[in-house]
Amino acid sequence: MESIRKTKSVKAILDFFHNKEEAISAIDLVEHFHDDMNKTTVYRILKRLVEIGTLHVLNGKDNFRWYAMRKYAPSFQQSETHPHFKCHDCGKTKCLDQELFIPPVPNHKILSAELLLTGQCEDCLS
Amino acid sequence: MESIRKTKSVKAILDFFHNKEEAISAIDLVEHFHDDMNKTTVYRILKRLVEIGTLHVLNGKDNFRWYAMRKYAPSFQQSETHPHFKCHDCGKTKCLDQELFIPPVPNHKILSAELLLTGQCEDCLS
DNA sequence: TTGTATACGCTACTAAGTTGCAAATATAAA
DNA sequence: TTTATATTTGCAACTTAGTAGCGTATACAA
Repeated sequence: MESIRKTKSVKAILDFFHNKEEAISAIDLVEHFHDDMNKTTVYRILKRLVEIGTLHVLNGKDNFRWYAMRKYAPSFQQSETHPHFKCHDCGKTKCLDQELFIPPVPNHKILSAELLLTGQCEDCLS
Repeated sequence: MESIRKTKSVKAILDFFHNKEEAISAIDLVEHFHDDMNKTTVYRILKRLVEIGTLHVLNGKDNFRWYAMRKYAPSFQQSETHPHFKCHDCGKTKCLDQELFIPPVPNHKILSAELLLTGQCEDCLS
């Protein structure tokens, strides 16, 4: 597992993700760091953080890429298959803790799974 | 449920989807019908066919939109939750028949689910 | 302190998907 | 069948997420 340089920009992005459960879209990050770094830099840092396993990507229904902290070490391959939940009301996308039950498919070899749930999160259920 | 006009272009696209199990990306359709209709027309017809429930959309890992025939009547809401399978080798994306088991999430109301599996399909497993 | 591989900003580019509008056509009514 | 009109189409221009090239800056190891 190669590493990346801890530049000011990398630290800023990591800090932004720190302790955040929810996923953040690349666009939102570009917007958020508009005054601090170039959008090309944001995209490149995200790409690197995914490569070294710090973040993972998911494709939202909006067809944008969303990024979130990996909760488990990258060696735990099953963490690739945890479900994501997007709330209709507040718009937040979170990574859910629970493991995903993958239904076996006859004559198919399943290598990865991505589950995107939508609905209402606990904060918006009241 | 409103209906749409059966124009030459609509018929051509429906004919192309007919009896196809696999999903087709908008780009592929634009390419395929390059000589027959404008790309704007392709996108608009796809949008209409989704609206009336003939097709459904899924977002691939490539971040493109993929379209496939609905196997069940649109009133069967559970057909929204059937899994899709994309083969690493041949690149085809298919809709799987089996229903999806959605793990209950405490304090969350789940309204829809989208599961994308990747791996090797039966044709490429040999 | 210094050398260099890595990372950065900037600008220009690519390409998926959309929009506005005038012309064409499917379909329902006469 | 003809006519009226709401729907659909083609075209061209636009929007915007994400990428590429390249010269400069900087993290980090020697």
